[in-house]
Amino acid sequence: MDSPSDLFGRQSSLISPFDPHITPSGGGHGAPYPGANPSSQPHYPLIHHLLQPGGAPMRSRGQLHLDRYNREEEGMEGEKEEGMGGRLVGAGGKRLSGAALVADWSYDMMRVKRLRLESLVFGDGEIGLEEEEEEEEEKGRRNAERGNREKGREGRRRRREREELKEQLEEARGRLKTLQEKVWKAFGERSAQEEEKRWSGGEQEEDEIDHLSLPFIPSSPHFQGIAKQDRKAEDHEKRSEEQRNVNGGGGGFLEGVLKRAAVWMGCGVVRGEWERFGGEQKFAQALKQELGSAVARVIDRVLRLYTQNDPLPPSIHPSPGEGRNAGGAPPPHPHQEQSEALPLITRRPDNRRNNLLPPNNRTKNTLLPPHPFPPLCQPHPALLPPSSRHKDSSPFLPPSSCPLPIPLLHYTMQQLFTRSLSHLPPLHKGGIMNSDVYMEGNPFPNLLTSASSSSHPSFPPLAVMEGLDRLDGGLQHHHERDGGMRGGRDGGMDSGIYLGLGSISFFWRSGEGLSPCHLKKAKLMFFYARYPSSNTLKTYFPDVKFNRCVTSQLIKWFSNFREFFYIQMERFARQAARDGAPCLGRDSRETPLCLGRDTELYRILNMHYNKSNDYQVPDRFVEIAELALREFYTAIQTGRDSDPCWKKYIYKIICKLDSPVPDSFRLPGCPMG
DNA sequence: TAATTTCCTG
DNA sequence: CAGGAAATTA
Repeated sequence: MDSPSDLFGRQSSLISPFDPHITPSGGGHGAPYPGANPSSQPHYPLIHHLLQPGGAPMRSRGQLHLDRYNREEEGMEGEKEEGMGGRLVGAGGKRLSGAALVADWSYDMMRVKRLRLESLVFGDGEIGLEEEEEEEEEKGRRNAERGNREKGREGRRRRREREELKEQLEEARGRLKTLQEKVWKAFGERSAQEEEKRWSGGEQEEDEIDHLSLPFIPSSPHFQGIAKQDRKAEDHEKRSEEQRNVNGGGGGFLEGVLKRAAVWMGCGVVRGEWERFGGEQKFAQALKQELGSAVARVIDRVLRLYTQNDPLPPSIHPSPGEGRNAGGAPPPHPHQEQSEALPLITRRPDNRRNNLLPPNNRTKNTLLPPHPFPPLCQPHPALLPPSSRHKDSSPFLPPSSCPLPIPLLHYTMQQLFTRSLSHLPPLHKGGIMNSDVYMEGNPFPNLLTSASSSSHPSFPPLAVMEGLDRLDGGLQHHHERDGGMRGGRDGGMDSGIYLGLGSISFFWRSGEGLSPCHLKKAKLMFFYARYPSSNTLKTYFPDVKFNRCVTSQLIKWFSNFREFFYIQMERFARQAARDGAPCLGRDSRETPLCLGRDTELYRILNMHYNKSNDYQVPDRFVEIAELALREFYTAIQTGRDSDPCWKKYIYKIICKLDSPVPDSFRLPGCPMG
């Protein structure tokens, strides 16, 4: 069973750029650069789901895929001559639809993969042939000397295999290139025209980013440009979508995905960066973003279906950062009390890092082994808390290479879900659906139950579950844990749903408690306060209904944070003392044990407390960490660590250094959105 | 005594 | 990160 974390982990490893010439780098135990190994296979994470001929999202286009697939089975040779994009133009010289083009793209991606596989299989087969030949030859000259000649032959054979593989790779690359050109021809021109047209039309809604559709837009100019275009396309689609029947269902959804995916592809090519920045990767990102938004739309549609007598207000499409918007005050929400009383209890394994990108201009630490920095993804500036909206909020962020962080996407979807479901009519226990069957296996526990089924439409689980994968073990486990944790509470609050859509999984549950979002917030709070009192915590988690259990859990979190913090400090202090290199940073000869932001220790801390790296680590925290490090170091050097309670002295110092937590943390939800 | 913190374990 | 035990604090 794939746990959600597995899925995320795998995804991250799947976003490797399809660049056979990628320079090997990093590759520590965490394998932060999945594509670093030149021999590793390229993967296509979400794309792959889409691209499978039978893959769920593409199912409606399965015909097209199957057609191509069969043709491929019939003869590869003709295919080769025809060229990759040969059929991008239809019979009448007419351009194929976006869907067809995307299908072509997917098909070609499959071809590339197949080529690789076949090359491997073929290579094996050839080895077998060669071996047979060798046997025959050997019969004729049993007594002849073999040693050196065989060695030479072996070498030649391997060279030949290598060359063939290389050729096939080149061929695949060429096909990709051809396809990219075709894509450009098909969409780049159109996109450029549309762009021109729209701009001449005087559209100025540049800042009105639809965060629902574009959960996170890296703030680099490159991505902003793409986002802008995508927004425009989306606006257009929205307009036409409104004219269509809302209940159109999956067809519209798929069209939307394909259409915007095409626009994204066009965007990349318009800027001539398709190849320069790794078109496949960008395409993967585009698709992922599209999937996110499309899924959100589908969810909204489904919900609209079941809440027709409780129509969703326009605010159903808020930005993920709602509540921490520019005004700072959470916008009034019709169901504010409800959504606050029913925060997310999404329990997700936390090992969801996606170290995908090598840092830019990463400086080597002389003392410590080179490690990549954590994932460097900036959410849209609007999503950043005021304190992190600096222009250099991500000092080592490569401008144009920022994959969509899966966890962030996940969070976005969670929040969308919470908002959407908060508009559902209240459903209570004891209704027609109240059975252990649903409680056990159905991912829609009590939410599906309704005491007042006559007044509210019951929430048909199967309908919603259609096309949605049920989440497996991991979340179920947490569900049970949560249930245990909430023993003695009002049963009515213990409701929630699990949802999974492909590899994007959701778990939503209403009820008071701490969610991963709260955990994230707590971690960020740790940057300011290492020893927050329970009262402090209560003021900074207004959306949490505190009771003894929740309070102790939150306190326990901070205890764990401290533990981790001090363990790292001690570890690095000991290492520095042992290695006699009291400089953790570069240029720190004059300032021993300087904790620069380019050090491994900083990276570890940042990774732990700011995993998605979307928050600017306060300088004060770095200073305090540095201080703690020095304290540990001197204690170790002076032998004070032989005292059993030597750490307490340090703890006392550190606990006095808490600084006030920014007001942005007083708002409910994650400070990042 | 309750709340909090640390230490240890899984 | 959670749970539990022990130590510490108010």
